[in-house]
Amino acid sequence: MTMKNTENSLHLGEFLPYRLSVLSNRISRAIADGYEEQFQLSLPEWRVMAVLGGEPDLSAAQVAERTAMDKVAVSRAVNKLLESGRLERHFSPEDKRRSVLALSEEGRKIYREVIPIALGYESKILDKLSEPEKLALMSLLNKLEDIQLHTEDS
Amino acid sequence: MTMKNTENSLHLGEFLPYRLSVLSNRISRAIADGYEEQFQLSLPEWRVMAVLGGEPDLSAAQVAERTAMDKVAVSRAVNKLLESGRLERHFSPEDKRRSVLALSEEGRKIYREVIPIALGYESKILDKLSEPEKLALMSLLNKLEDIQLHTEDS
DNA sequence: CCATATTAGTTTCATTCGTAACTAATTGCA
DNA sequence: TGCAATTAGTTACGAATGAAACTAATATGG
Repeated sequence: MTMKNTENSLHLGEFLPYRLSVLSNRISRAIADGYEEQFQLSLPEWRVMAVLGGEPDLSAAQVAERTAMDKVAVSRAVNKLLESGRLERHFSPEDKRRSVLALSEEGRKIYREVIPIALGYESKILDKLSEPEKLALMSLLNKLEDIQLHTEDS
Repeated sequence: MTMKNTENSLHLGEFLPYRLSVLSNRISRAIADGYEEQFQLSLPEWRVMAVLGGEPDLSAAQVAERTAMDKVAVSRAVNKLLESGRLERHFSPEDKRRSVLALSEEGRKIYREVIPIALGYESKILDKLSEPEKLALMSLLNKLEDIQLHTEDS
């Protein structure tokens, strides 16, 4: 009666954060394998390209926002993409600090080639789910993304 | 009539693999913040401890299996844990290559302290979900974990 | 038995990554 | 104006990571 069933141990394989991490790494790795070698493109570089392909003329800070990367990672990815000629950078005339980034012709070409690879993997996953399951997944993701883990008390 | 609605761009924010990655990183980071500084414990070290706390006397290779870490990462984490006196290592008498790892008394003490922190974060998440949503989440994870992204044809 | 192959785990090295410090441009307000 | 505070982006540096080479122990097969 007084026994608590709080088992004082943790089975990693059932631990939600761990499962998410393993799953997400596995998927990212699989997708990256699909373009890294073929296009000499790292994951952060692809993220930058993915954003600019859909919405050109963003600043580095805006790219960072939209990709959830930090500004250093963006800076590095942008510089590599400039070197490889996949990106063009101008600076805003109103504010000479702010960059204005867009894919070059070459960058757009690669973008168009990689998109189907990335979306293909997503489909490979989503196709295994029924329609109600897909809805449930989207709804769960929306909910999980909203959760505040740090109760800011400021 | 002949128009395909295959939009030839990708909105990262709606792209499943990307969402999973952002979500998972955010959660792992939040949890790690809860113990890293306080216990001077890195995420890989904690993963090793978490496994050995529930199932002692594993070899490094077995730890690698159960944590989905690679053997180099395990080796490094094990060595740090040995240095900090949280782990004890013996070698199997039958096979002197194979290590036999277990938490030390000190290690078990920390394990017991960190467990509630880790589980606390998990609860913080799961408590936001209704009972049916939790079931849906578990079922979706089971399904997603089963998906073969690489159709091995060997 | 001995030579070779395999396995457990470690070390090395080159790359990646994150934090903090920094530079340059702009803003704000005294 | 003019000087401190803020903002955009870069650089520097130490720690984390991954792939490949390496060491030591064991298994295998002629």
